[in-house]
Amino acid sequence: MSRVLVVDDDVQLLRALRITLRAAGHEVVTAPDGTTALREAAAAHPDVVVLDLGLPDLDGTEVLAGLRPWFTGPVLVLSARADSRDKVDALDAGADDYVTKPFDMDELLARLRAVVRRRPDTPGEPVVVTEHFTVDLAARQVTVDGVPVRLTPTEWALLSELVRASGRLVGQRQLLQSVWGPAYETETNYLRVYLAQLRRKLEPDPAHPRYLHTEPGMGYRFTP
Amino acid sequence: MSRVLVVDDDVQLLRALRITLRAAGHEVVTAPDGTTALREAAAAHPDVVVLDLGLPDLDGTEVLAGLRPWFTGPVLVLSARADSRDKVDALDAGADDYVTKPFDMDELLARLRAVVRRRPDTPGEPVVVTEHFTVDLAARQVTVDGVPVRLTPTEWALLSELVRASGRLVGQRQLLQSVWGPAYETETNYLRVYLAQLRRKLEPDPAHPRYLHTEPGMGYRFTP
DNA sequence: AGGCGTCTTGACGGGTCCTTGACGCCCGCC
DNA sequence: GGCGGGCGTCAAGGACCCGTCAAGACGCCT
Repeated sequence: MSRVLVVDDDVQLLRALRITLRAAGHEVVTAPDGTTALREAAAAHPDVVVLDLGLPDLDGTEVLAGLRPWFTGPVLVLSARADSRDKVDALDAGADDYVTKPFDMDELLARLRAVVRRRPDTPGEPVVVTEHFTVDLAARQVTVDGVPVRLTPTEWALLSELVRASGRLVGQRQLLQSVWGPAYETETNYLRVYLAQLRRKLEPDPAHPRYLHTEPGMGYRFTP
Repeated sequence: MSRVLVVDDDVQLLRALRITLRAAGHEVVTAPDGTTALREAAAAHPDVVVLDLGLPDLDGTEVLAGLRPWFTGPVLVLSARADSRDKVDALDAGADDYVTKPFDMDELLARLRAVVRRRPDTPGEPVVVTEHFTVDLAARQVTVDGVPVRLTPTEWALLSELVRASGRLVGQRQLLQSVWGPAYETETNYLRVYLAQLRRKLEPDPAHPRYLHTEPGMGYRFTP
């Protein structure tokens, strides 16, 4: 699911966290102290850091300060100290959440989920660019030679389905099902009509498609 | 700094929160129960919601569920229940943080800062300028050719939703949900009526919109 | 209570989009 | 060489959606 760097000097807890996080589908990297934590963070490029404040070498806030200038992902702080002053300091130092030991494992996982959830920071590239046109999935806009082109809802549904599978072949049954619904699996007519419309709007030479290819008997393929 | 919607039925606490948040530089909107909370959230467009789970009318998780489909900002949950099961449920329902009562006010503020920090929702300029009119999201003001224009609350909610998504297409369902609430998803009539009003007030030639474009069957798009 | 502005609701005309059928072409197969 | 299936193209009908207008309902302020 995502790569987690766990920083803690308690070997017992580290073991437990590693097992639990693995079971939850995460990739786990561990560090027993602050210096290795900083090194591992730079080397392993984790998506999220779970950081204990009580470390043998460095103070936890120092680790946080060393992390924050370049690490943009969420940091979840663990600490035995329940004083709200400590919480405020850690949160203002850049922590995204603060959990006091002892903690419930399910709660930690939930907080981890919450903190990771709002981080689709690099959700791949939501815009596909070719030599002749661009498709912006997020903005729902297509431009050909820089000028916006209007697509009808069906045209858009079909195109986005193909673009999302960029390079891969999409079976006609799958296309029909996802655009028109399960009851239209056999209406291959629709595909021919709408593929033609898309080609007319997007392809430089609609008669000889360069991007929207037909695989006879199987389906269609968008090649960037 | 940012607009906070505080939902709590405890008048005492509400007062305290309002004062503290104001002092911290926030704009505060309050709601004493779930239904007004949902209405206020749609009307006031808060940047962040502080939500007590113990409400007189609706269950807090219901409010959360009503909020989440369209409200993208952070939600900080307050609760008297410290059971980690409740925390997990709330966090997985879309809450960004969970604070148990009684809580330290400084800690709440710090958690609020942490949770807001993550949201570069309207990065930089909260004012959109076109050749014919300007929209100031923060000041809630629209000027056409330099003269201020009065917008009704609904008109403003609709316009700000479109302007916030500047360039991106906003589905009619999403618009209806965020302006009128989840129960109005099918009332596409409203969109037609209010889009016409906005065009009449903003567009140089309302019959041929230059900024507020219609994408038939899908939604509307504001293009600067 | 009255008046005003705002929101809701309904109806209508015009335009767009989806559906559907027919036709010709190309290819592989008999 | 003839044949059939799959594909591309075109056009027309009808359903759906949008813009527009106006009247009624509602809440708020005076």
